[in-house]
Amino acid sequence: MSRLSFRQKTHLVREDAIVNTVMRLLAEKGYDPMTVDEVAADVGIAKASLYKHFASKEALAAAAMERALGLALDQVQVQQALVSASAMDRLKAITRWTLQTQLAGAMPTLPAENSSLRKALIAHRGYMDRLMSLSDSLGAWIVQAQADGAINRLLPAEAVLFTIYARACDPVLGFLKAGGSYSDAQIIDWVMGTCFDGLAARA
Amino acid sequence: MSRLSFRQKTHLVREDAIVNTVMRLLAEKGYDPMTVDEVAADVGIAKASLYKHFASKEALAAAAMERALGLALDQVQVQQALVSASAMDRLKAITRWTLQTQLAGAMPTLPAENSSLRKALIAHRGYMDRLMSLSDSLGAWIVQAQADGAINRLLPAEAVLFTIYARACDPVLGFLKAGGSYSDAQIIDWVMGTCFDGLAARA
DNA sequence: GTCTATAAGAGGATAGAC
DNA sequence: GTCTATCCTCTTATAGAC
Repeated sequence: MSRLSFRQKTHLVREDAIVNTVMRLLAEKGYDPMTVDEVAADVGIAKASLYKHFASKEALAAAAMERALGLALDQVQVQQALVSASAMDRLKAITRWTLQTQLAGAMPTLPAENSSLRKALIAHRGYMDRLMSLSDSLGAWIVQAQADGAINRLLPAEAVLFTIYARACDPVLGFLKAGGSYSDAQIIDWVMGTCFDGLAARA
Repeated sequence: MSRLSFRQKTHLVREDAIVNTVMRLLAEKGYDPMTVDEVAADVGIAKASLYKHFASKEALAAAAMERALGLALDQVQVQQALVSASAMDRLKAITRWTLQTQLAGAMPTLPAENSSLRKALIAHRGYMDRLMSLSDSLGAWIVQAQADGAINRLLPAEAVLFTIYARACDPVLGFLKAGGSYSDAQIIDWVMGTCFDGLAARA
């Protein structure tokens, strides 16, 4: 790792730029509407050059999703390091980070059941490994938070996990932002509130 | 309206079949992946015939979305007729209907900010009128439910409305269904719970 | 209005020179 | 590895006969 030729370094830097562009475009438009021409133009290289780095559009998207999960795992590490934080604190922190990232336009939309990407991602080991790792960490926190009495014990941990995952593509953020009347911080607080405390008034 | 020729009736019946097919395919695959060839094959007519009924793929989708909103407005009427129901009862009933419809595979996904459909729908009067009407009805219930102390008064009515709208495309339903371990009724109860009461345990 | 056949164009992927 | 130019498939949309 430590000894890379100039050529190897520029290669990595370019791939990094490509993946960042794909992450942003996936967040903006989604997989199907994003075109490879667009990616190439945005990065500033020819389309054929793109295909020297990634074998297909699916591989491109998989790399972007893999990086997005990597960023989420980084946040998990940050939370693990906070020894005084409760499981609930950690879950809320991760959820908040997810909302912030989506609102910043940097969260590629997770693949729904119907997406053409889904099967490609399932076949992509780097993506699946990170997804499993993330689910394991969050799952453990959820079980702990339920044991602590912080999260509703009647909900299966799976349902809680999916509900938190779904915040990564929650359209409510975009709707409220489009209205233009609210600050990002305000929007995030409201969505955090509805996620953890619901719409109903608390007693 | 009462005097229609045989020809006119078959025309309407056919258009009805087309729109129903589009609603289902939109729910299954979304707008971009759905092809006009597919729609024609499913209805059982030639593609060129489809274009005699609808001028474009966008018009096709707009008609389907318009019908979906019409079905939602029908539910609003049903709730309005229940004189003893509270505003909160009505909101929950509509939300539950939305979840059931989505789980049944009959709810075309609402257009996100980024969708290629969005501008076409905004230009489609029938769609926009119904959307306004629906938002007005739900908005009035939300304000009433807040006055009743049933819904959190700190949330803008707009945020509550969007949160309920978002249940029409909530991926959590599909995720839990894909697991295969839970009944539809169970899944809907959990999502209703997280929507109105949140993930956190109630005191 | 329905069909077959085809135009027109977008977009993913590749050939081959440098 | 990068480029230009091109291929090829898929998809929207239409022409024209019946």
